[in-house]
Amino acid sequence: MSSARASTLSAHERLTQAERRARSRSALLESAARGLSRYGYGNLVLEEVAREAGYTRGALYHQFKDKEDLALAVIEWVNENWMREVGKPAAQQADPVAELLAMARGHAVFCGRDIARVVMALRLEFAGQHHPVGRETERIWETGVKRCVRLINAGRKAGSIPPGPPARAVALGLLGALEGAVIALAGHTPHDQLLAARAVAGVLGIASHRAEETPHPPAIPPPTK
Amino acid sequence: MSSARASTLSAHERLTQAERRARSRSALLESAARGLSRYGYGNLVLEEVAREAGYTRGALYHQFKDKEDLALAVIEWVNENWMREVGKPAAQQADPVAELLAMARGHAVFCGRDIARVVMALRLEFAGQHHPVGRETERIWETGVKRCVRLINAGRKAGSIPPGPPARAVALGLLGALEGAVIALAGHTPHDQLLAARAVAGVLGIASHRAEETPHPPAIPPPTK
DNA sequence: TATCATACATACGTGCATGCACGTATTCAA
DNA sequence: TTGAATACGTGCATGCACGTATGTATGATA
Repeated sequence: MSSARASTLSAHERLTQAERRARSRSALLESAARGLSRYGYGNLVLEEVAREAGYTRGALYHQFKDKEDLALAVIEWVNENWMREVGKPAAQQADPVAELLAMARGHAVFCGRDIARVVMALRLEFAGQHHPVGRETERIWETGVKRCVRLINAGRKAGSIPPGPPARAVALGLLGALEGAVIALAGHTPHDQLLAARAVAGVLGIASHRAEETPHPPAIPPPTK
Repeated sequence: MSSARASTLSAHERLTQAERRARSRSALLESAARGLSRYGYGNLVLEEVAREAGYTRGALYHQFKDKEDLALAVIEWVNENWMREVGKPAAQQADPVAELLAMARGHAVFCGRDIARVVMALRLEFAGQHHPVGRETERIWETGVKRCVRLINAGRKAGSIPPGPPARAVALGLLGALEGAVIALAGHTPHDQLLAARAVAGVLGIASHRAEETPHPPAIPPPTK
């Protein structure tokens, strides 16, 4: 009887401990990502995070040391997804300009889900602070800036990007414009892709028609579920 | 003796009540603007706001009903300054494209002071909320969007802006890219002006060389002191 | 089946920021 | 000069959210 009960009950699918833990962790991470994206760190209420994931704060504090630890985990999680879905595909483009434009379009697609403004929101919230969360977002941001600087220098050497302000300033403007445009255009698919590419092309100072070509990224579904 | 004391003492300059009130209010508003720009609404601590202005929370609660009232006053204050220093000068340009580019450059100059990210920060913090502060920032943002839509339509009719996505989508992307670029480039003068103009030109889909011309806005000093 | 470990829920204490009541100092009005 | 009004400082109460301690249920181990 007890064996029959265990096999027929669809509610508890007889999960292993590790599976159970991983499932809870994923649900909490995704909920926290949405929350951070919407409310930022300070306004994020852990009670709501847990509730929206179907748990209580107890589960949350069992998986994460504290609020800060949770936020850091979310940042890492979002960054990994971004790298897989946007960063790596874009890196396969032939020339620097194509890679930067692919980044723009890919970022627009990536931000279609609402877990996107996390970095922007946290970067704004912790700008000039000495908080671990701020340092981590700053580190990720700096990685992106460095990548853009390399691509801009390469493009200028190749002649596909005209000279202009220092590469770092251009890179900052490029990423800032990209994030701002994508956030403002949240939900306005499919125009967000084109307009993000246009903004990037504009900051680079290249002819805008290169942004009009539409090499739709294959929209990789997030494997982390 | 008492008359001599009143004339020589530079500390209390024998202000009238209205002057006293206005001076305190200005100091508190400016301090609150910096705070909102840095920390956002939720993380803003009124004790710090008052202290940085040289007062205590008592003075603050005497001038403003509550935290919300203070934030609304700051938003109105910043918006008025923006209109005077950026919006009106830009409106004197001949064609729509020139006006949009002037807005971009003017906004970059305006954001040189650190009271600039207020709108962006609050818009992010209250996006999708039903909070009075959120509604007010949304209203101001919408005003800017509407203005851009008009200019884009006019430019398209005149042939200076090529056809493309719906004017509203372009306007959203334009303002988003502008704010994002300027925030990311905070402190990188004078390149911020050029890059902001480039981002705007790019989103519009116009030749970027129009952004390179440098009609430096005359840098109006804020008369509200 | 008995025991332990792990996942999760519940209850409590604590710190902090807001808002308000009240006290003090400065200006205006007679 | 004196009393009222206004500008501002100070102390207290409340609420909210975090972190932790404790209790309970489910999966692992023998």
